[in-house]
Amino acid sequence: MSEKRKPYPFDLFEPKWQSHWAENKTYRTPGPGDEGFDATKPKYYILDMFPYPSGAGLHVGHPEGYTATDIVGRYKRMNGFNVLHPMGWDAFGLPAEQYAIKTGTHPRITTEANTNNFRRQLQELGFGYDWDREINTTDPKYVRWTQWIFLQLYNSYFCDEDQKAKPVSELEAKGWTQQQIDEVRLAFIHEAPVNWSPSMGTVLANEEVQEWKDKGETVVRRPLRQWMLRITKYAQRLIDELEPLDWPESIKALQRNWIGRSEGAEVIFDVEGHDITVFTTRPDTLFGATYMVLAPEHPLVPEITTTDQKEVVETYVAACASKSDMERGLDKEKTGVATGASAINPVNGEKIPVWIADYVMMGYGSGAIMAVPAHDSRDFEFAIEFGLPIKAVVFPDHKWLKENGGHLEVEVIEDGTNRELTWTFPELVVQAEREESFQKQASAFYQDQVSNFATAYPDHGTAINSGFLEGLKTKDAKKKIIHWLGENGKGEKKIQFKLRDWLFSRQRYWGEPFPLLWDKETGQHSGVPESELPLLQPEMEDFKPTGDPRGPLINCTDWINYSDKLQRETNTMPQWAGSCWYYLRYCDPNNTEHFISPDTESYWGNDEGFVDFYVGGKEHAVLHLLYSRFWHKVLNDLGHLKSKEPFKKYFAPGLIMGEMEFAIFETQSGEIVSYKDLEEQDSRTFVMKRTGEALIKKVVGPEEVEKKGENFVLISDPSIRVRSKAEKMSKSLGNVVNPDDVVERYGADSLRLYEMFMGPLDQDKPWAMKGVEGVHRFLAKVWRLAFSEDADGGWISSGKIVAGENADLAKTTHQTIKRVEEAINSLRFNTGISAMMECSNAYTSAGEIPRDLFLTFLKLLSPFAPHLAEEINAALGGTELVSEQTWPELDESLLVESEIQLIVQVNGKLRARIMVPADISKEDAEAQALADENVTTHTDGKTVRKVIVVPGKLVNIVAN
RNA sequence: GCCGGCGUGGCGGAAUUGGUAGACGCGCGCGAUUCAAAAUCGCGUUUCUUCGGAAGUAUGGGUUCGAUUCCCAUCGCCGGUACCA
Repeated sequence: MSEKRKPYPFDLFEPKWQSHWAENKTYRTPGPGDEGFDATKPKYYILDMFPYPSGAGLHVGHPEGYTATDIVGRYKRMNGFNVLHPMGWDAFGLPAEQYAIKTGTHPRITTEANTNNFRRQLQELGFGYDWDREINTTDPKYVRWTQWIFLQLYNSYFCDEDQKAKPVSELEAKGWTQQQIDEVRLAFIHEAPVNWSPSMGTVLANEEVQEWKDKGETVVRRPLRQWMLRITKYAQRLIDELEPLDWPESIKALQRNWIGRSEGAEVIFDVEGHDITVFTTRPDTLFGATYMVLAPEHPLVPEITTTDQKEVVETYVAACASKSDMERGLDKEKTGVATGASAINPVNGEKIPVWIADYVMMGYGSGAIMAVPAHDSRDFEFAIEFGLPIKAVVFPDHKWLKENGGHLEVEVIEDGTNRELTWTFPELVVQAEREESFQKQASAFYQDQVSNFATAYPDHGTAINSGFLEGLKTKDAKKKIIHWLGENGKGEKKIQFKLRDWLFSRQRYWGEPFPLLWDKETGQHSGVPESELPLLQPEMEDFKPTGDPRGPLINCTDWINYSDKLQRETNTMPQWAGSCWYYLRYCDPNNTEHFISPDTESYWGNDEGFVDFYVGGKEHAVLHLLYSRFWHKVLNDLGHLKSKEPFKKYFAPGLIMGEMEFAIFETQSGEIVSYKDLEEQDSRTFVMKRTGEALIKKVVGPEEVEKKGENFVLISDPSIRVRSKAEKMSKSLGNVVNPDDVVERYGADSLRLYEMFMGPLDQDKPWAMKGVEGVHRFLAKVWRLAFSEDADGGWISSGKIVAGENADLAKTTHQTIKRVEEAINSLRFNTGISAMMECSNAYTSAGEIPRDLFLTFLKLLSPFAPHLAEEINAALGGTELVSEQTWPELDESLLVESEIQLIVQVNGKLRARIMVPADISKEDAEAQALADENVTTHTDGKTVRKVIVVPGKLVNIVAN
């Protein structure tokens, strides 16, 4: 193959510099206690989410965030910071084990091969990582501390009074029994319905179910004894302490949403002699509770069910048990059966029927609700379905009534058929506007006539039909009823969270074994001595799921039998365990005494949040980022860490989508039409919007574009899309871009620069190979400023870099310093690259470039395209690496203009641009503007009413 | 449904205390160079236009001398989440 000549020899110098940096440990960052550590420098800890080293290798999505942090890291380094910028491997995980099951290759072997490939790929992109700090979650030296941290959790409980974790030894000292202590540990055994995957032979966290189902695995509900972590105790703190962090608001919202805090009340109902507690966010609607619903799994269901209903209830419960939460969610049709029991509404003594229905979940609140069909859409639907009474107790607010024109649509059910009625009550609306105390009339009006709304009215309003709450606004009614409940021992204020405890055990081989022992006689569990850590998996050849919910390790009899009396726990930890704390270990990766030493912790961490800047995908917004925060807080509570939060600042890069494809069409009649002129009928047929002429669609790849279709010709005009929507990159769509290919064709600098130039970092954006060529051309232009081609095709000095000065170029260069700095500081790298492009265009036009300015420019370029910057710098006689030089200082005086352009508007429309001295007075500016020819043509015959002068910017003349 | 985000040329996107809309790049057109092509360089490129201008940042209003930017409403797209009581 005749290799096309490269526009600049990146293929030669990029590997050269990579080796140079590696051999000289250019990016090594000494920490406290290390040789060469300079404690006087400020520090900056910038972190990428470490990858799972999959067999597929690096995806173009990886270098997006990694380049961003690399640029910021290099910039900080050049500004005198000790920059900690490490990389490592989140190397436990299911794919390696699934692969082992299939092929018999030990996961350790697969993992090592994959890690080596990832490391090579990252090094070929020129990232300035300190590879001496590389960590791997599967490394026994790392596993040791993951297990150690687990033991901290195991040996702690959450003190509600102080809202923090404390050692269980404090409880022992108080004389608590082992059993009592086990009930409060942060790591505890719990038997509950879990997501069991028969195809993988393991349980999954709620958060993981969808991901694996999408990958084709099966997941069912099944009760099992599992290790859980008591993250729910931290729910409030996880919300509160999120607030001051410098995270994108959207990510904070995602976490808050996930934790799902609701304020309300618990109300106790008497059901056939049993107290049943319900949680409600609307205790003010208690008078409107017309029935009660229990989750089918509610423990009291068998006890309260009447003999008449026993059979239907049992059938229904059994049917629900076979369905997963997911299936229940998908089934929107309301189902349920009556238990035959009734509950007594504590507020008015009314007897209401008790039903069971799968729209009530056992996992949230108490698994029981009071149903207020008039004001809750789900209860409403259920009541309609089963003909239960609906009683309105909240009168809609004024706004709602007004917006509905004084009409309130209601629906009455008679003989099982629905009939729509509309009642008007203009007099009520008028009254509502005039008087505060219209509620009485409303109440009187509704008492007899309104039994059913057309829909539930779930918003706030005024209490009606509500005894002592009558006439109160919802907010006040809530307060009053909560007070009443408390006084009467019928309930209290309650804050409820959606967050569930974290299911922490997995039935896998390739994970950290739990460092726990079980007493074979008593069944009591205990931790292994710390001195025995790390506790590694035994060597095994067969990892197949056995169907035994205790996991594959159960087959290793030698390993599980710790002693005559004690047996090992056979579960392993989920992949999250290692990633929960890895950011700490980078600070002190080889410490054998501590997971992180207090010295390194103090130096590299911040009190407000340990890591200065964390960058990684928002798909981890509610999993990894929440789990890490939880572990960090526990370690902080127990005195092992000073900071309360792991990540002070966090940023999530957008997704890189697949490339879009383009074509325009020529119809049989010879007309050229674009995709926009076409309407898609189905996946194969287009219709011309204008004429209705049908075309058969053919999705084309770039090479096919010029081939003829059946009914039309495709012409290569990339301006019109065929694959008009950006889609996620995926194997099945065949739109995956391999970074290795891009590096091969355009070089690492081009890939880095392109990913930063694509658009705002946090936005999803489609890949475009033409765009890579664009930045590649820019880099080639920079190269040709310094080098020319000789007759033999070799590169020689261009002679354009000269001694001397050039005021215009100095100004341009310093403007570029400013713009690049601003771009890096605000993470808007695309604008910084634009600035450098403009600067290099100015250099090209000038022909000759003063050496000092060009060297300055190289410094600006170096965080983005470090190889090219080093190569040119060295060629120009630079003895010091650009990476190790200091960032250029901005000379503001060069930016000052003596003459500026003023914009002159007449009635807000641009009419003239005039050059004036920069320090022109307002009066002079006004006079000059009014005198301008282009202005007078628009002001002639009009009276100038007003003139606005914005110094240095514009003059706006208002005339009519 | 609820929560969050986003709507600017043929395309990716600039314009962050309200002040020149379309920087930079892609694509496209024309020209230079070349036997020719590639590469490179130069010029042009929002739309309409009676060549004077006019319109224009999803749509409709509002505030302002002036709005892509602020406010209200509507429409559309994307992400998260969902019988969470």
